[in-house]
Amino acid sequence: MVEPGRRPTIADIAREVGVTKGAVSFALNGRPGVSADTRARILAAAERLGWRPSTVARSLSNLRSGSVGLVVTRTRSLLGVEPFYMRLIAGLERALHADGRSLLLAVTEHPEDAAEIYRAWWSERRVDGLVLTDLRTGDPRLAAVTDLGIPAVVLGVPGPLPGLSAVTGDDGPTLHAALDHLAELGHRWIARVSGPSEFAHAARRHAGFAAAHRARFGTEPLQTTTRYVSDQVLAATRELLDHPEPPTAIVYDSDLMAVTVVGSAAEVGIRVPADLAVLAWDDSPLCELVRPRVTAFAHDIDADGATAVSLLLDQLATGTPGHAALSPRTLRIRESTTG
Amino acid sequence: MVEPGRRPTIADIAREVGVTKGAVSFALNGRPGVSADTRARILAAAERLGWRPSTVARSLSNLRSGSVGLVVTRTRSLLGVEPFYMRLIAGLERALHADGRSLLLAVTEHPEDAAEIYRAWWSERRVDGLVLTDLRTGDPRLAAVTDLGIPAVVLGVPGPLPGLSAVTGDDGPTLHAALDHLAELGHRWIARVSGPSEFAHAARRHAGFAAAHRARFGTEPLQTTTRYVSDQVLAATRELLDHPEPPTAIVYDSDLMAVTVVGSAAEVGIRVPADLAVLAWDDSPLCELVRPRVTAFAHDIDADGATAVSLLLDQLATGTPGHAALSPRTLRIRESTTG
DNA sequence: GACCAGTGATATACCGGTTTAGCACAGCGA
DNA sequence: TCGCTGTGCTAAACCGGTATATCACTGGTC
Repeated sequence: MVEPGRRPTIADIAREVGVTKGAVSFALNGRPGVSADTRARILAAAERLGWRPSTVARSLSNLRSGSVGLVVTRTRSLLGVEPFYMRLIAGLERALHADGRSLLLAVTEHPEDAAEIYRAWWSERRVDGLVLTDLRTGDPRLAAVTDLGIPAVVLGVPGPLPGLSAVTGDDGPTLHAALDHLAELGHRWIARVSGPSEFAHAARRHAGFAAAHRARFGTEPLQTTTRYVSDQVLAATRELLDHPEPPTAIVYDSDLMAVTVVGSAAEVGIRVPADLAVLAWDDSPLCELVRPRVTAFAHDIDADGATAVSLLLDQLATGTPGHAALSPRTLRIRESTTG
Repeated sequence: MVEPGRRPTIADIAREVGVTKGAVSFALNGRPGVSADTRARILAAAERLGWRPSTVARSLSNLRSGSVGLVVTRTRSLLGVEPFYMRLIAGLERALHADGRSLLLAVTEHPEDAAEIYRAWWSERRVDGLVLTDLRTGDPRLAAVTDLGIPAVVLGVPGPLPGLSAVTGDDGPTLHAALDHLAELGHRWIARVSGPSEFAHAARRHAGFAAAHRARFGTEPLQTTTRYVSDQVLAATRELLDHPEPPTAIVYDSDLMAVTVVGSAAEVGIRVPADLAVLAWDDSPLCELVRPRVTAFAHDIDADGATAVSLLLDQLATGTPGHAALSPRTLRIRESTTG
């Protein structure tokens, strides 16, 4: 019998059944080397004692932790509004849980701290792999991960990266679709408010948007860059509207930006969409919270999270990184463009 | 020398310095049993080799995992808007990180699943303790945690619970402050829209609000219960306003509810606050996103998270649960009540 | 009857730490 | 000189699994 309070180990099972730990391990892991009869008795004993494997012990002998790490690198204030991360976390966790793994989470403000956490997690053997997102230009995390050889998957990059798995996506079609939608509504002079240029995706979209606008309308569009903070977004918008030839529509780099502008449009004396059509890059419930509701490009974060996890697990199993595509973005047309 | 790619272990350090693993362990953990000189040489070697303790190995011999678990029990759709959880996670993680621990996270829809995850985590020795929040009435998680004797801290309960640490808070003062604020503005007939009654705090506030309203105005207030979903919140609001004597103000159980109502007030033909003053229980950036901005009771989620963590760590160290108070709620007056 | 292959188990090492028992030796007092 | 105590270290067990080498035994083949 196992004394109460202590949790049963395979040694307890072995004693119960009258075999060795090795035999128990084989039986519980469903591998050959034990007779069907013994296997059944071992499984029964495990069941009866309420045995569960100690992940810690298993990890030590596997040299694998069973966890995947995510460091959310955002200011605390932004985390309070930006729905993206919570949804990504939920998506990742769901996929990991299905594989019996778990998600280790940290929150920092700076990418340098994130790189430091990666180093610590890796050398302390807390994680088997990492999920990276929101890459900055010259992101120190990338160097840390490749230097240490940590298996990792990067979410939302334009193309493959050496040694890393990646969920890639091309912003081109989305940018064209945005301009198509606005052109159909009669817009010919469309500006863009970009997130901080330190974000790699913001920089990419800058070039992509200019190209798409040139192709569609033959002109070089106005673009401005701002932090995600409310007053800066408003200032950036005002700056664009104060232009001698103000744009009739603005594409914002995030749902939060667009929602902020729509929320305070009346105060600034802008009517949306009469004076200004507003379109958001990411969709979220926020877009349905304000009036007019915000037209946005939705994508399936759950699916992207699941894709990332499956690539990472493949890489952990095979040793070679893989690639897959981000879920396509679909335009959710709402009143901030159509009235 | 350590072969490249392999991460150094205390055995490597021991070999370098010419002592045994035991001596290295003593030196690195700053305990007596090694001379100052040997200790210095060991620390230098550890530094030089870039040694970091394997948390897995340490856990196995400690029988402690170094992680604390949180299961977020909310529907996926709600996680996309409700800012509370992301802020709580950030707060908990910050406090845990400061103690060298980490946060293990899972996401489920039902409390029963959460209880099952607790069981699994505990028997697999993945966590040392748990953080519980958003207790339901008759919550199966409570039974699971106490049955298994898992150290845990509960966030947001009215009073101590046997065997568990708790961060407690009394809604009374907040409810009175809400009514005071509205009474000052001339309101005498105030209703409340409650979150689902399965949530223990919703049920408590129901009774508390009725008592406060009776004490303040001598009348029994209208109260209705709804899910957090947008159309149901609107329906609940409409129901209250269709009352023969419609209330002039409504207190909503969450920021999301209040923001939803303010967002779509115009469509329903309500002017806020002229026809209806709106007050939200929780504050969040959402309240500043819509117009008019929503008056709300703010509390310091970061601080509450830190309190919870410190209680839990104390309990892990001493074996006895502790108690502390939630951070006080402060009224953030905005235009949804004052115009 | 000797040889061989396959089966089903045991014994044991191992993962990387922590911890305990024990040992060699120095310093000190009587 | 003997005994005693404390210091500084070694050796080895241990945590709970996994993995490998080995062995006894059975049955089939030539």
